[in-house]
Order: sequence, then structure tokens, then C-alpha cells
Amino acid sequence: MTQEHQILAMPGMTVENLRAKCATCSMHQLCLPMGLDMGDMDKLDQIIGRRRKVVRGGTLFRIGDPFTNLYAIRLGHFKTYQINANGSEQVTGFQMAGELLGMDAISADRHHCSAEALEDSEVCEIPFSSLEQLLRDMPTLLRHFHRMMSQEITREQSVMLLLGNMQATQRFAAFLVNLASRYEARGYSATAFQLRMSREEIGNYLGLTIESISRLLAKFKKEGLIRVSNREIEVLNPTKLKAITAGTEVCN
Amino acid sequence: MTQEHQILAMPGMTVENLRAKCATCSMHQLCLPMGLDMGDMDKLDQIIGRRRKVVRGGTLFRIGDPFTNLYAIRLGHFKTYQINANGSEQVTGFQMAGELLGMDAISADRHHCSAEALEDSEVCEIPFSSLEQLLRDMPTLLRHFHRMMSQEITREQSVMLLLGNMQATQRFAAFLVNLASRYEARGYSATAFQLRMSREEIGNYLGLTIESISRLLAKFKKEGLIRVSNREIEVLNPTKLKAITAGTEVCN
DNA sequence: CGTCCGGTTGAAAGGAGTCAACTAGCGTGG
DNA sequence: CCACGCTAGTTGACTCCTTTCAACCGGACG
Repeated sequence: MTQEHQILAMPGMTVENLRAKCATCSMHQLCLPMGLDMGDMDKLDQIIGRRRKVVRGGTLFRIGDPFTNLYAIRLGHFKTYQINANGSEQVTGFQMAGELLGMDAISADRHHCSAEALEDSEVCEIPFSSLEQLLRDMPTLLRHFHRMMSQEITREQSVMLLLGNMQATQRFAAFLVNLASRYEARGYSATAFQLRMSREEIGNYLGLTIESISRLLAKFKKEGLIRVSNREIEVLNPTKLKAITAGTEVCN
Repeated sequence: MTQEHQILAMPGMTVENLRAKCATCSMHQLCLPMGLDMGDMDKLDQIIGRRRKVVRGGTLFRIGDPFTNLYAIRLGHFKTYQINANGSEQVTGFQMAGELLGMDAISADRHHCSAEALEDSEVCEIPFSSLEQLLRDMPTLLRHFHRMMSQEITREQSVMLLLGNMQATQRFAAFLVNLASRYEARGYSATAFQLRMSREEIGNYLGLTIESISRLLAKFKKEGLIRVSNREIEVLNPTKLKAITAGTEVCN
């Protein structure tokens, strides 16, 4: 059952309603499966601020910016990164349409990372103070918001696992498997997709160098696991890729 | 200004009140500086469940356990860890008195990591459903809760940075500096403390082997940065340790 | 007194990084 | 339209940091 089907299984939900709502803001895509009814959705609509386009390479927010909004990605891809004390970057994540940005900023009212668009993108601004007010009257939304924050925590924990005790091959396999499953959850192909980020950004995220990524790509290609052409990826053997990720298959 | 001073600067707060409240649950220590008044504190008291003692080596919760409670550490130290698909552990954090455990479980109603006591410890159970109910009526608490979740996100991001682009020496320095600052924030010495975790657990957390930790300890000792005796640590040169953490000082 | 466990130290091995040369694709401007 | 230069990516050779393997130490405990 795809996410769309889950959404349509909601009481009172029609394809037209769904289209109309989802067109407004990806926050709806996030909220619909959680049991929000149409009345709740309308209230949510009212607090959602303006849409904002961000061109490829443009920044949505920077480290240190005062925190006022969360951002729901409507369209496109982003990366978030931190800057080390010595000036070096660390990519902390890649986000796609339907995901929420800026939750790390709540703790200190300042953004702790920067967000940059990997392609021309569009977001909805969600003024956090309005959202928090709304959360008080809408238990379902409150619950959902907490789930989203918690999900971000678990996501980061799995990256810690990746960086903490996986070898290069396993890390890269895990990266591809993760991307594939996220595209699949959004109704796109899990076996053919485009990398929106550069080799350098992938390497930075995985704690590897650009050369290592290049070599791993070549290796997977040689072993018949994937087909690669520039940033175009086709997964030929998802099972084995998952086995490598799990550490079942020892890759040499 | 220490945390205790901040707390005492709150209107209507006396040393006795503070003692009484903090004795009940470390959640109060967390909440007091955030502007909760005494009435709010009492309401919080009412939902806080039983205290629970966990002996050294005992587990508070395990991966896969159904999620019902958050836990505020009253006393002692814990570690949280995940299990990889191939069965290997990854320590995701060390928690001390005054910190909150279990927030990663909200997203899927199951715990995503296990929590084990590093010494005889005590926690307060906070039934999450009651807490969420209370959050609706107490904007200050709601805000505070969101801050705590967000703080966990930023904490993990800094671990990602540590694992993603720091060398062994820098990682270990960062680990010590982080511990020191947390003890300081709790009113303990920032220069002399005891490691509650084994070399193995430190290594696992930092993505290094037990031997590497041992060597780094010896190295820092030789360079006059610290004094070590078993698990007793004394920081002799905090400035240089911070410089190594920051990557300013290149350590050889 | 022997054994076990946590920790230390040394020597060798290996995986990823660094350095460097090279290729391909793409936009610009003559 | 082609040449040029720029950027992103690839590939090879070598280096180095951390791991691995192994021996050893010392305190706790039965």
C-alpha cells in the first residue's frame, strides 16, 4: 500500500480533496495519514505562511539565523550541513519533498545548521509560534508533530550507527538503500533515480572522500549491482545491496 | 552563573522549594529554568509516575519494547545503544542525571535503542500520554518539551560531525570536553571527574577501538593534558584540550 | 593461588586518504 | 561553430592512521 493509498483510505478523503490539499503544502502530505480530518486541515492551512522558492544552490537558512519558521518541502531537494570550529563542513542530511526542515533550531531559537537547495525547490513557511498555538487545540496534530521530531532523532541515530561502525562499502550501500526506500515511499521508482547531490556531498555525508565514492560507484558497477551514468542510478540487484547494508554479505 | 543560580533567580523560588522539587524528579531540574511557576510544577508532579531503581548493568528499556514512558534520570548514568543488523552494538549516547531518555521512541511507539545503567541509578517514569495531555494546558511546558527534543537533535548532529570528519585525537578530546562541560553545568568539577563507562564503551561511541582509546589516554597523559588513574580523570590543560577539539591545535 | 576481566602496549596489516594526472561534460565567448 | 576553460568526476600510486593480533599487566574474586 503506497502512501497515497493510505491517505485515500482516510474517511471523507477524495482524490480531488487530496490534490487540493497537497498542492498547498507538503505539510499536508505529512499530516493526512495521521488521522487529521478536513476541518483540522483547514486550520492548518490558515497558519501556513507564504510559499518560498529557493533556486539551486540557494540557502533557505544559515547557521545562527534567528528561528521563526519551520519549512515543509513542497518540491525539490535540500541538504543540511554544519560548520566545524575549524571551518570544515559536515553534511548532516539530505531532505526531499514531504520532509520538514528546521527542527534543530527550536532548542536555542537559532539555526544550528544551514540548509541549501540541491535543485530549484519550493517550501512552505510554517511560523513556529502559530504552529505551537495550534498544537494546543489539536491533539492529533500535536501527536504527529512529536512523531516527526522523534523520527528526526531516530534518523540521526541510524546515521551515527552508519558513521560509527560501518565500513566504506557498507556505508555507501546503506546510503543507496535509504534513498531508494524514500523514493519508493513517495511513489517513485526504488530502482531508478537521480542523485541530486554531488559525489563530494555524498562523501562528506558518509565521512568519506570524493575519491572513495567514485571508487565505490565503480566497484558496485563492476559487480553488476548498479548501473551508473553521471548522476543517474539504476539499482540492478536491490537484494544484494540490502544484504551489504545489513552486513550479512561481506563485500570485498 | 551556574544553573542553580539561574533557578534561584526565578520568582518565588527559595532554596527549600528547589530542594523539595528537585528531590522529586530531575524533570524539575530541567523545567525550572524555563519559567514554570510553582503551580505548574505541582501539576507536573501529579503525572509523574513511580520512581524506578536500575542497578549497574541493568536495562531501563530494550529495543523493540512498547513505548509508554519517558524517563527523567534522577541519579546515576546511562548509556543508550542500537543494535546493527549484523548484531554489533553502537553506543549512541551517555546520559547523566537531569537528562531525559526515550524520546526516540515517540515516532513508532517502540524503543529504537536500549538503555543500560552504567552505575546504580534512579529514574522517574513519565507516562507519555499524560505528559502530552498536560502539554496542551501548559504552553511553557510545551515549549520546554519541544526544546528538549530539539536539543537531542542538535546533540546528535554534533556527534555526526564528530564521527564524520574528526580524527581519533580530536574525537577523544571532544568527548572529554563535552563530559567536562556537562559536569560543570550540573555544579560538579569540570576538571576532575570519573568516567562511568568502560574504554570499550567510549571506543564504541567514538567509532574507535578500545586500544585506540587506551593509546589516546596515554598520549594525552604524556603530553601533560590530563592525569589518569583507571577511570579517574583530571584535566590539567582544558584550554589546549578545547583547542584540539576545535581543530585549531593540530595534535601529533 | 589461579583465573578472569579490563586495560595497556608493541608490531604488523589494511583500509581509506592524499596527491596527482587525466577525462568528460558544459557553458562562454570569440 | 569551434576552441577554450572550468568544474565534476575518475583512476592510479603511494602514504598514513587506525585496526588487528598478540603478549602482557594488575586488581578483584572465588
